[in-house]
Amino acid sequence: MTVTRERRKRQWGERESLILSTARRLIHDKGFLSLTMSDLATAVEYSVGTLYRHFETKEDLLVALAVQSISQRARLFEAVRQVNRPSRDRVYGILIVRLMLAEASPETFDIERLASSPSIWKRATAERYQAMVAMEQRCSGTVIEIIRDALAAGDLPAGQVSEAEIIFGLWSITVGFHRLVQSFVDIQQVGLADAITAVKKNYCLLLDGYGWQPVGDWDAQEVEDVFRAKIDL
Amino acid sequence: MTVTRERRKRQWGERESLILSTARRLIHDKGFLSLTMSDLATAVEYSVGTLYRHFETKEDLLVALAVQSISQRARLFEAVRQVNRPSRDRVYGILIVRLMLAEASPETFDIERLASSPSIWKRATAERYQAMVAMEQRCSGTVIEIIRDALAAGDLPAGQVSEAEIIFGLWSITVGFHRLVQSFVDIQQVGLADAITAVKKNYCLLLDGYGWQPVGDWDAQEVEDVFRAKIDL
DNA sequence: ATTGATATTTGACTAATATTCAAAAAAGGA
DNA sequence: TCCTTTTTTGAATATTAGTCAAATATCAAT
Repeated sequence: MTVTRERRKRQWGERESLILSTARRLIHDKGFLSLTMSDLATAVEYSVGTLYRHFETKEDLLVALAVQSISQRARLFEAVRQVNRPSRDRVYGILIVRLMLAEASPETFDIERLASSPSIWKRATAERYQAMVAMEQRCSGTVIEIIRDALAAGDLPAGQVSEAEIIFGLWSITVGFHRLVQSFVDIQQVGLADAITAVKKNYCLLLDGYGWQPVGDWDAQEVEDVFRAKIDL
Repeated sequence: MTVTRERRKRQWGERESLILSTARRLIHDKGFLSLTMSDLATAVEYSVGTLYRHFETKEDLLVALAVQSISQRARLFEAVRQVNRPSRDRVYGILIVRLMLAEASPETFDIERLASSPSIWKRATAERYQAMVAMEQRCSGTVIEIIRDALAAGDLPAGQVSEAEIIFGLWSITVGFHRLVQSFVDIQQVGLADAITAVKKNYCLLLDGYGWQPVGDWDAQEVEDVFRAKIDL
């Protein structure tokens, strides 16, 4: 009865995780477009029908994968915010975490890019879409908190640039990086290492532009080392 | 013979334009995913078989649409570069042109975003893919020329930030804008007007960060008005 | 104008794959 | 052991990209 229901629920969750991680692996190997539901069914050793009890459509599955990645990111962003360091170090930590995630799971690029398109949302369930939006907001919310920490600490001059504008600028730089990596590296002249240097430099220039202290003698590399050591994916 | 061949070639081109503009309209109305080749065939009043004589796959058609948009952009970028104005005004003109294009043809967002994915390239013909890369390079090449104009005129300090890094930073801001507009406007809290303000402000902050003169008294709005008047889509 | 050759167009057909749902199997409870 | 309820299954359906043999149109030569 109750015991049974608990076990059932747990097993349901385990199976959902199995499906998601298997899908992630298949996408990593072959790309999202060549993932077929029946291949996935074979890989997890369940029937297609069972997959469709977890996910109403293939797009729904995609959004579920995005929710997983974004919530991992949200968790890490929160960890970054908690680190006992000046606010400028912590916003930079946000970038470092993004770079670490990009290194660790490149297939996330594809998944999130695809999942950020209205034609996908339309075919996903409302709950899952809302979960994704909520997770995104948890991420941007955490960055906003860091901005407020900075304002409170006097690291950031008030009134010059709005919170939303800062969020947009920093986020754009990373989106640009994702797109650059996914589209152009090893196809055009630019290499991955160059792209990483460029993203860091532009990010710092924006921080300087916002007047985010300390502007002058501040060692990006040292801060990066600190966060790489502290944050564990 | 020759006369005939000329006419044939012209008609072939006209039909290709018809197919592309019709596809663009259908995508604008319903999105790329719900564009079917047979709907398109009906709309242009030719058979599916004929469509497939112009475009080997649906992805090839998509890339062809991207080539159209990117080459329009390349043309406008070149026009901006030729305007008789200080270099800083002209890089800013690049942003203004992008905003104008975004206002005029929002469906281009979808098209270019989709077209910038390797899984699409794999299914397009090599020639069309190369045409797309070439057009992108014409765009970035023009911006690089403006950067060199700036270096030559002493508007930009040499050696601080590399050409590639500047290109990346400015381009990221606009990619971020595209993505924001397409995904989140009218779904999340931020409005289109706010997004436009944010993109302009961050773009200018980067220019300032690169040390692009004149940094101090420089009126973005006035420059925008000039380019909006001069440049005709 | 007629003809035969060549080029183009057509749309019914094939293939791939997401999604459904009736039947079968398993689990639960008496 | 048997009946009920829940879950799983995978063959069947639906959609749509892409093909190709047959039909149609074009053209140069007579």
